[in-house]
Amino acid sequence: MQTNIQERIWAEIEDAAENPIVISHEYLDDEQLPQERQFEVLTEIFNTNVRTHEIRTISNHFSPVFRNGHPTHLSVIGSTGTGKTITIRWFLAQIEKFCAGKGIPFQQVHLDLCCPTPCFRALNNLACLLDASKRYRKGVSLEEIMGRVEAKLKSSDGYLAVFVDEADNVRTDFNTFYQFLVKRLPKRIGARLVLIFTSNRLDWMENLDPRVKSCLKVRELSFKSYDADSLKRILTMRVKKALQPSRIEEGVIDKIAALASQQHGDARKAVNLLRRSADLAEQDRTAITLELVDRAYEEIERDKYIDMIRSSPKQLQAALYAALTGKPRTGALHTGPAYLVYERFCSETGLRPISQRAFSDLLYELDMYGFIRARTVSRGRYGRTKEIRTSFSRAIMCNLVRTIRETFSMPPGVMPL
DNA sequence: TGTCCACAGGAAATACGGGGGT
DNA sequence: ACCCCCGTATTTCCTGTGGACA
Repeated sequence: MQTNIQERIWAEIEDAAENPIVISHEYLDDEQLPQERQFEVLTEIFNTNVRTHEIRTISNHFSPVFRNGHPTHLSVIGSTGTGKTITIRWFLAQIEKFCAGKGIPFQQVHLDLCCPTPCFRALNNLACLLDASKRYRKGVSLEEIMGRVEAKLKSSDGYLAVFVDEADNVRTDFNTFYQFLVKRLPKRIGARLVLIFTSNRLDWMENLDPRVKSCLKVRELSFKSYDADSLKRILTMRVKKALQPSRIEEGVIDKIAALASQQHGDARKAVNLLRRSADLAEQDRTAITLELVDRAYEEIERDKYIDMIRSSPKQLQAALYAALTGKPRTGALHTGPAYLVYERFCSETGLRPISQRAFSDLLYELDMYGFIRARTVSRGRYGRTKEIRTSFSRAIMCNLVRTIRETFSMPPGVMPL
């Protein structure tokens, strides 16, 4: 009996090893792919007429570098997954190479503000990238950091390209940061400064202090979402590199491209869907079929919320727990009763409860992330409050509740109706 | 028509933690 | 050891408010 099982396992492993669908995983996940490989893939994709217009615009923009001129700054707008970041990085790498060939000093740094960052940290990161300062968490004045950056670059020459990725993510002192970058820094360093911003908000510069804004001469370039056709080329490229082409049913690429372009035109999500489908196919020992794409799509949707809540702060998890398990007496759940549930949850788990005011903000945050819909309504003499509703299926809701109970190491418990 | 509910949500105050300089 | 600086989270205090109800 035992050998029987062992043999079967071994046979499974051999079978899976002999007939893999995925030949190289890293081409389905850019995180695993070293930068050079990423650039190679990108070069190939650009060669199939994807983003031709954008590349041409950026090239034009930077052409003054080779005529001893000074390009203005560049602001790139486009939603997530349109390839802003990788395209700019690719392009700057190319320019760097050309400049090296022609003996033009060209330095570039990539300041990635992928999550909301206070002015201080953004400046500190910049200083670190320029090797002008060590990393501080707190405790140093802004002036000090600015001074170090300036001192470092005082005697630089040629060009300095500062790529501020997700430029609208500077949270506090938004203006201080950009005043430094736009007005102050160019005057105090040797090299000619070229700023490149990306953002997914069209109006991100509207919040700028008018004095800074008037100083900031930018060319705007927008990256439109990928259409199904471009996505298809991108996917075809990935398939060629990563998968066994004979194991893909006809129409799969079309379907993934169609699904992704309908949604947001996000290439990352399209590739992710491809990978998920391939994983399912390997599990089932089948080819990648249209049905599997559907299944993978559903799984991604389901896991999205679980992953999100798992990586959220405890207080937010507790608030979601209250919002999901609080029983409305009639209609929707309101802030007050939800807060009572939250308080009970806190006393059960030993979490320090926060005030109702702060709790209300958490509900708002949950709404932003799409976990709940919290609408403020007036109920006449019964006061103003938020109406909390969820749109999850029961299965996802149970999953979420279980996940939260797990992170607080509570027994699984019974899901209230 | 006025009252009053049960909060919303803004602003300021406070607490806290981390870090530098002396 | 002490004080100062900085950022973040939270509390405290406050004014505002849409509409059911008398």
